[in-house]
Amino acid sequence: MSNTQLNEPQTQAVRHVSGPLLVFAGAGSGKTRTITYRIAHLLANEKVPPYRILAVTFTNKAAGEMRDRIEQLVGSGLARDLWVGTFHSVSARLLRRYCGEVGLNRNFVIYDESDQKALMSRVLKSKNLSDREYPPKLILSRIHAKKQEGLSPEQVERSRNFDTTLIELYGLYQKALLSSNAVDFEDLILLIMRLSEKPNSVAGEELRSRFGFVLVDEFQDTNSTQYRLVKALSAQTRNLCVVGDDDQSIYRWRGANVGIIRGFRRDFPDACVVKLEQNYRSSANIVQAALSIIESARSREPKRLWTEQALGSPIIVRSVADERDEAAWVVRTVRERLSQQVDPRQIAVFYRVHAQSRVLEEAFRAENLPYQIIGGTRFFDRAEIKDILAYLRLVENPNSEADLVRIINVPARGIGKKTIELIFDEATRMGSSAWHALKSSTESPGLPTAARQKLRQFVNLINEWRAALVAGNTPFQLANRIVDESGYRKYLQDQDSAESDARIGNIEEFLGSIAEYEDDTELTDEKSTLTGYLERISLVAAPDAMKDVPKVALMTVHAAKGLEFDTVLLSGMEDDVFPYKGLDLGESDELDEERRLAYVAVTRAKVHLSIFHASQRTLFGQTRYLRRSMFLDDLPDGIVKHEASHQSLGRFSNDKNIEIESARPLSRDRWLTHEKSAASDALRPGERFVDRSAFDDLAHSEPATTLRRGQSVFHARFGRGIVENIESGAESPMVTATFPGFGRRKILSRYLVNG
DNA sequence: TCTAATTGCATTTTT
DNA sequence: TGCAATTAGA
Repeated sequence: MSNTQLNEPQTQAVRHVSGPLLVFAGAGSGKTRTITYRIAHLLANEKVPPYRILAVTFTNKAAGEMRDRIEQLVGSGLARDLWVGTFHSVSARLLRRYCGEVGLNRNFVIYDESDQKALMSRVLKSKNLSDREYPPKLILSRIHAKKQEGLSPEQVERSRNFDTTLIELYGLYQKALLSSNAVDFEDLILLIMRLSEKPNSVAGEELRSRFGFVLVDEFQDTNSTQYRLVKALSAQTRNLCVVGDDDQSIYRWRGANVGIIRGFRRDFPDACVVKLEQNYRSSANIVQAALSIIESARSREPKRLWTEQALGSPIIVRSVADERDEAAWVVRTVRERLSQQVDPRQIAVFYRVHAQSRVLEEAFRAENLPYQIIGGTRFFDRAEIKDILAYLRLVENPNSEADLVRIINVPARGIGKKTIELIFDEATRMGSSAWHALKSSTESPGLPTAARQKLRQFVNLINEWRAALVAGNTPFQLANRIVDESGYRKYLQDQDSAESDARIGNIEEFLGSIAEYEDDTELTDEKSTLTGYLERISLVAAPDAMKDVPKVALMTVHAAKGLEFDTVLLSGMEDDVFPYKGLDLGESDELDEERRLAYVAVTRAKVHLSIFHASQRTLFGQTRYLRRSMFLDDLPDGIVKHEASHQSLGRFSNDKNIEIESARPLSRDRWLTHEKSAASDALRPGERFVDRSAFDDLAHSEPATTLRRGQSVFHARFGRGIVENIESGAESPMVTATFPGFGRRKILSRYLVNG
């Protein structure tokens, strides 16, 4: 393997073999290249067996990219046995192996926020605490903070916002998780960390000696528990390599602690420290802009990004009237870049908060520019998907309380509130799982016969599916049975509304994704198991990232980390928006983090950077006058071109007539996922329009057909109808229309065509 | 049990 | 402003 493609410090990081290594990798400094070359070097030149190397990332995307690129260097044979994954997936994999040590069963399930909330609500009920006084979300966030510090309920000390009740709740919550045979995201790491640190234990020894080399990416984002984990896992050889950039630490609010990367040398005084400071991504002007912003930070590791690239075009700072004016200018700038032959997928629009996206989105739609929104609600967060998933998880692990409480009466099967309460209270009292209490309740004389009957039916239902699972039903077969036999499909069909139609569609899509999983696993190695599938979707966000479609990306700055674009349009650069208000800006740590966020935004741009600030903005229903962001004051005059638009550009059309052309779903994940299914689903005529959104058609896009009252439309099921009313809906405009023979119906406009 | 109405709430969200 | 989540009502 030749290292000629690496610069001096990169080579140093690659060649370093034993002992701790700390790499400060500036934005655009070839970090991924360095990491992958380093691993390739260990494999090929140092002959380290692949299974002895562990590389940890924070996102699945980063893990996937890393594995792919290593594979390109050393071939799939060696790469396959590497341990490459996120903190969570690696921990989950280890925890399946050592679950017995912590009282879990092999088929434990992983609880997401809503599961956690459901469980906490149950805990509160059992303690007769009102969730008004103790909001589950707040309590959980406080508990998670402690878990991220590695503290058990016993270790937590009483403090102002962690009183005795909270400590008790933390303990009860953990107990409830255990009896549910479930873990939350924090547990995955915490439990393995504890095992790895455990002296004189078989598991501990095994874990500490399992890996010869440990590598951590985005090290600035680690929390205390994660740090302790990788320290323990590399304890035997001390070959711990951490790579990160404290200037890009933007997840403090999630427990990330910049102090860890900054203090690494204190913990490992013999660490070799390498700084990658040459930027290969951006023009010199952009690098300068980024530097001038970050250098005002109160505290940071000293380093200086530099580049050999030309100055490039100046940073455009455009002053606009308000958010609509801003959107109009954003769109105009995008058009300009497109006309200069810039690929739309090389253009991105950033904002500080999601709430800013709506106006931008409207402008893109009105102008018929192809765009995609990154982030937002996820497919698997939809209620109907979560319901089916809860059934599946219950089949896998009937002890799961959060799942049981979710679907015991969904669809309604006459199991009333009081019955449910009784069962769960009984479980708490007995210290047993809810499933156990449910089973004994079918015999309980304390319940009316009718109730017992219903409960028994429910138990039988679950048991039948469990038998089917044991008999070898695949996840897909099982899910199909559940959708039908639980009565869920019928329940939705009976509702017969626009929403329920959409839900059925989502479920079909969900079933499709299970089939896809089965095909995937078949192609690779293992057989597809329900455990595997559930773990995968617990730890992988479905539309994990940007689709590689020719569309302009709209996203929060947080979502932009790790990406790069030819052209970046940064919107809402005003004080109180960015840096965000409501932060205690006297707290220099918080302001520093906002500053780093701005640094991340700027360093995403390769060639062209436009920054927008409005003098007036309506956000959360409040209109306010705003000053341009203090961060803009840091930009030196020489690299900036200020543009003020005193007469505003005018507004994009906001006609009450909704254009069918733009009536495609607004919601982010729909947008991301429905292309795939559109072709195969004849029941969705509206989706025919999807093709037209392709960038190729931009130049000659056809005039939009409009939807207005009194107009005739066609629906696949109801046939021809007349539009009576149009309202904006969450997904796409909601149309009320009368269909002869079917009466008045509310339909999402994407299910309609002009007729 | 389902719907409508009301209330309260709103950074960022890798898993 | 826009929504989701709870609550009241039929």
